[in-house]
Amino acid sequence: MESSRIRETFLSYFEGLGHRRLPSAPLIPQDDPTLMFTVAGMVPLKSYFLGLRAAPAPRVTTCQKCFRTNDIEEVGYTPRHDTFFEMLGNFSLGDYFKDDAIHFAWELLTGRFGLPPERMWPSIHPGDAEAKAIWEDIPSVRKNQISMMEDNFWEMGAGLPGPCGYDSEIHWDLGIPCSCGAKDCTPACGGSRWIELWNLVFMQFEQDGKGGRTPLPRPSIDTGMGLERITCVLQDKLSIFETDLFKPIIDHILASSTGVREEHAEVASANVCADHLRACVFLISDGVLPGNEGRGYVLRRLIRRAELHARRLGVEHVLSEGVDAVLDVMGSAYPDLRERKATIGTILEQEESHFAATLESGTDRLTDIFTTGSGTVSGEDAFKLYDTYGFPVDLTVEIAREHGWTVDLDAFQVHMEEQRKRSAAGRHMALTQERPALEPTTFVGYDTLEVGETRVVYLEQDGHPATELRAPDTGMLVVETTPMYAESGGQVGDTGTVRWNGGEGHVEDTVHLPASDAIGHTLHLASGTLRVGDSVSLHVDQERRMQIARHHSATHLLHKTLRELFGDTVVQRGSYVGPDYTTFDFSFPRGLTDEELLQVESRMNAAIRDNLERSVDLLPIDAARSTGAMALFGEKYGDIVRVVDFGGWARELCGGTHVHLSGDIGAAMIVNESSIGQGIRRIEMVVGSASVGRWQELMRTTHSSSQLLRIRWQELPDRIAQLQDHVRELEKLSQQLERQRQADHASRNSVIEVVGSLPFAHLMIDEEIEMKSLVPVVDELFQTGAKGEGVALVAGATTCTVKCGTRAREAGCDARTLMAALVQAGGGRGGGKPEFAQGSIAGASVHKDVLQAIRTALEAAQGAASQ
RNA sequence: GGGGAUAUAGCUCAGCUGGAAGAGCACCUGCUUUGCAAGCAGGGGGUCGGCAGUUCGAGCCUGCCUAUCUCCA
Repeated sequence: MESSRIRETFLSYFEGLGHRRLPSAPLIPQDDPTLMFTVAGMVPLKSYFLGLRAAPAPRVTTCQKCFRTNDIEEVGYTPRHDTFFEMLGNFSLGDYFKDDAIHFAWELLTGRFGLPPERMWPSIHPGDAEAKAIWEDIPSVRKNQISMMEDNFWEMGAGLPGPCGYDSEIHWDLGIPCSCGAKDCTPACGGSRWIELWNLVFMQFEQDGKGGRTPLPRPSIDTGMGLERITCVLQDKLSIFETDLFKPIIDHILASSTGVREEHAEVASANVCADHLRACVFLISDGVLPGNEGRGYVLRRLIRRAELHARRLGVEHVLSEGVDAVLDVMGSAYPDLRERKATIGTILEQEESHFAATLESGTDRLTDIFTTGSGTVSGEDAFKLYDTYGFPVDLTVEIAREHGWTVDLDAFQVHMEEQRKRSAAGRHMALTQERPALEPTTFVGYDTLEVGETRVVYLEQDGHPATELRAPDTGMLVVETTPMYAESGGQVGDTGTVRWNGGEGHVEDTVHLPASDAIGHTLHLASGTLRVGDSVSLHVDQERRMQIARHHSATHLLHKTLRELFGDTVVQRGSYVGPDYTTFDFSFPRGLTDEELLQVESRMNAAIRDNLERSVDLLPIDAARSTGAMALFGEKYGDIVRVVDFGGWARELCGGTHVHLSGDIGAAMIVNESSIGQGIRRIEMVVGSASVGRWQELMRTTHSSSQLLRIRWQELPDRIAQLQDHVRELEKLSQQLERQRQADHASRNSVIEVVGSLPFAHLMIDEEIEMKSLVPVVDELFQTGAKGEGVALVAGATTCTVKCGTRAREAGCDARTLMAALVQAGGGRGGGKPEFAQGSIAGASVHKDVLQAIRTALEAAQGAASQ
């Protein structure tokens, strides 16, 4: 049976049993900040299980994309480990329980899939008599087929508070000799003979985290069967990599090989590449981008691992060239992949070349190490290459071997271990939420900017629930219905006013509260007291909201314009939309030229003048995509999405607020274009009243500049260039004159005497002179007065320099010791090199003392040297 | 979240124990040439990532930021 049919059979089987089929949620958990990725089928349903949200149906079935890297080292080398997988599941949200769950599963496996009962071995927790009885009642299950396993217990996290319960697994008997060696072995031995096929979780207790458990009022069911594993069983293979989910991808990879470098690694490496390739395609499609922290870093590492394995196979660009192969297998089940194909390919390509650059610079560093000639790359060097420059150890070893060198891998491991310890020391857990479950807030702000009367459902102060807020407190307000837009999709939250009987306050920000559909207002009370249950009215700051809407609509037009001019390589990477300006980040390999920016600006303003009418459609997500709307990354897979359209030209999925006609935007001005990271550019733009302010400012400056120069503003650039030239000439002249003046000064006021056998030239200037100007003077004096061999001293009021010639140094003088004597007499500090020293003195009044001190020091130095 | 590294001219990078900011490429001017990275001479261009501190003096030392790279979790 083909994998696509297996997927469909599962889902329609449970649909037939009254389950609502939900689409797979993205790999990025939408409102669970504790999780990096969707690691299990139930993750998107977690808030339903926890009762934070009303469930869409009591019975649900999904085929959920999942991703985890816990066993990444095993992937490719074992028959069943993978990072990206699809989890088939049926869920009861307080509806049916153990009895149905077990029977549904058994019936599907033995009936629809026609698998022989004698090869499927259930396991249960020893304490779960209920499940034991249910299994024993099924005629096709032999009693000795049921095994007891202590670890058939499920909880959200070890010992964490929350729902928990026993679970029951169904294991497939491969019928091959078990690695444990025993003839009568059971799934409990965990040997290679068994595949964990399906896990049925019975959520029946609530644990408090201190060891206590109470029964849940409405027990639930959460089951999961990996599509890869059931496919493996149904296609009678020993490894998931042999199934139709992986085989075509692996074949494609091997076909593009130019010669396998390491024979024995061939199979495993091809498996790794295929697995990682699938994962990368899905991660990128769900909005993860390669980066150096969090999810982005996981993706980057995945890409690099794949590239390294591809090297062994002699395959280049294994990822960007392999996207099509993944689409052939998965495209029909996940149509959105096809839509993002070009983007996915581009991102993988960029990352591949980025990695190539890393490898190249690492190779250079390694080559430097070889010049030391010790024959062994130390563990420290190997670690530094890896830790700091990202150069894989495997490659260090390989290249070293080619040079006939070895690598101290033991020492390397020691360093790695230290690194792990350091990281573990700095780790701590996220704090827990004490906010109660909140009903979704109704948002009416698309159509109105005021709500005349609504009820306060929740208040919070300093992060704790409160029953009332008193002026001048600031706290969090949640109401039943609000016109205020909560920060989302780059658009900032609204501000506004809240009024009630006996008081009013100002809303400073509006946000979505995590893990709920409630909207929170940051409220600063100006007067009165506000209590839970009070009736209030809310008014959005109108002009501010209008400006935000103008900027948001302008951002859509900009996005469309960029794609029109530069094609699909332009992909939105983020944006900020506020009242004063908007920024739009997008992937693009280079900076835009001034001409291109003007072109973009012109095209945008033309679209604004076309006065395109805005329309909003509420559509199911698939329908929205099929109309060609630009789907951004990371949007929620709700049933219905908003499509914002300007005149049929720029269509985007968007939850933000917009103007009615593009003409409402006013004029758009691109203010700046810059790089914000590898392959990402940012355009900053102002529209509406912000652009008016901007050009008025520009006009004012231009006007006053041209008035200052008494020329027409068009002549400004030429005139400024002319002035710059002029200033430059004058500066040169002035420098020349200054040098001349000082030379004159020096020749008139400098004194040349002979101390011991050395010429000693000095010039004491009463003015304040900065060190920089002193230096050329002392140079000059040294050459002329001290004949380039004696000692020269030049001092300003607080600065001084001493220069010591070769003959002087041979005679025992050192600019540093002279300076030391000088500063001691002159009340300052200083130092330098033997031939040249600089320092400070207290003022012109100490010049006499300083001179005397130097003479003494000069004599002493010569005396000491001659003895 | 915790480490390591980097940030100097438009680009690629030097810069020693703290003591007058450099090279190559690119650019401009002139000359010489006009066959594949042309040559010669001259020239312009720098808040040494930002902010504090230590010091007579900081590109260099210390602390805190920011950005990028990288490893661990």
